[in-house]
Amino acid sequence: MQKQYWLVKVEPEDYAWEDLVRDGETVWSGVRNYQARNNLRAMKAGDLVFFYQSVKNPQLRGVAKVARTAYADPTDADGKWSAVNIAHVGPLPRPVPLADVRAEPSLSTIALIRQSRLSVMPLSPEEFAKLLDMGGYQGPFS
DNA sequence: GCCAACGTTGGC
DNA sequence: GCCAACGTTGGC
Repeated sequence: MQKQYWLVKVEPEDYAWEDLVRDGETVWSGVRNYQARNNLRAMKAGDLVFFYQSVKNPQLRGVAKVARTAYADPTDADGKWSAVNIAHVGPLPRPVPLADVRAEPSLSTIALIRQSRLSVMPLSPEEFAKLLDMGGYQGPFS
């Protein structure tokens, strides 16, 4: 199975990149949008995930990976929503501001720009590679 | 703090 | 099923 690539957004006041660095792995819960939920459910273990910091100084911060595939969101009593686990992989040496993503012609079709309110979205391999390059990330990926 | 985009709710 | 009202997200 080909590896898939994703991007997740969170406000630093809710959960910051530094929190993921500290925790190593965390429960990605609280998503309450059907499209985002469907994306969570499509994640496979080992898929790589960009961590995007929204609202306050919006920028890409680092790389994570799917550590546990979708299960019932523990914060949802109705069992309607899903959560996954996300594990820390590594920081971007140069965090990529949203303005830089917006200014990059080859990223004009990225969901981060076209669907600004979606909080869990897929990235193409090309988009993922371009963002890694802009962030100066050299790996490793495990 | 403002406001555009957009998802959800509920009356009809 | 339509659509107006409303609430939320998130950039600026």
